[in-house]
Amino acid sequence: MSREKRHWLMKSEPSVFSIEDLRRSPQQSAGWDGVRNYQARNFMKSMAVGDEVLYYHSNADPSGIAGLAEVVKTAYPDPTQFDSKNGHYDAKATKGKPIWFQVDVRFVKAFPELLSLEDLRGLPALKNMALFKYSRLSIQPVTKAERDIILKTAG
DNA sequence: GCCAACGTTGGC
DNA sequence: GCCAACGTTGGC
Repeated sequence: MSREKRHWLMKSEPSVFSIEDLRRSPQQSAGWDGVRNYQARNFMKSMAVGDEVLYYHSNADPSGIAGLAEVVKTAYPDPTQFDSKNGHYDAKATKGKPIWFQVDVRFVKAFPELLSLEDLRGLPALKNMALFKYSRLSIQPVTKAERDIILKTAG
């Protein structure tokens, strides 16, 4: 009972956690913690193991898609919401009623060269990408067609 | 570092 | 339920 693999774009500031940080992590995987936006959280909750993730470096020089990852664990409570010493602490969350969730992702590959935001804007087939319309949304779905163009262009 | 866009909070 | 104030994201 498996569904078609879905494609997502997930943003991370490379100065905080880059695709190379993910590559160097144990089992080359890590929990995607710190998401504090309901729409982004809901997208994470709909992810399945095996879904593909376009790893986007935001607030970078330049920003753009750095490579690929995959979902290896479906959504579970983000532990940082319970930790009062953590910057992502949320006093309204309890273990019984968690508010924020994360998935685990594993490194798949880094592109030979980053596909910059400028590159992406230059591809007519991508003109309707959520990335441009909802530019502040840190997790968003990507269509199969968009994903195929991106992988082909990235080489 | 600036600031536009936009999500969240809280007073009323 | 409105909306002003405030906080965050993220490109530049």
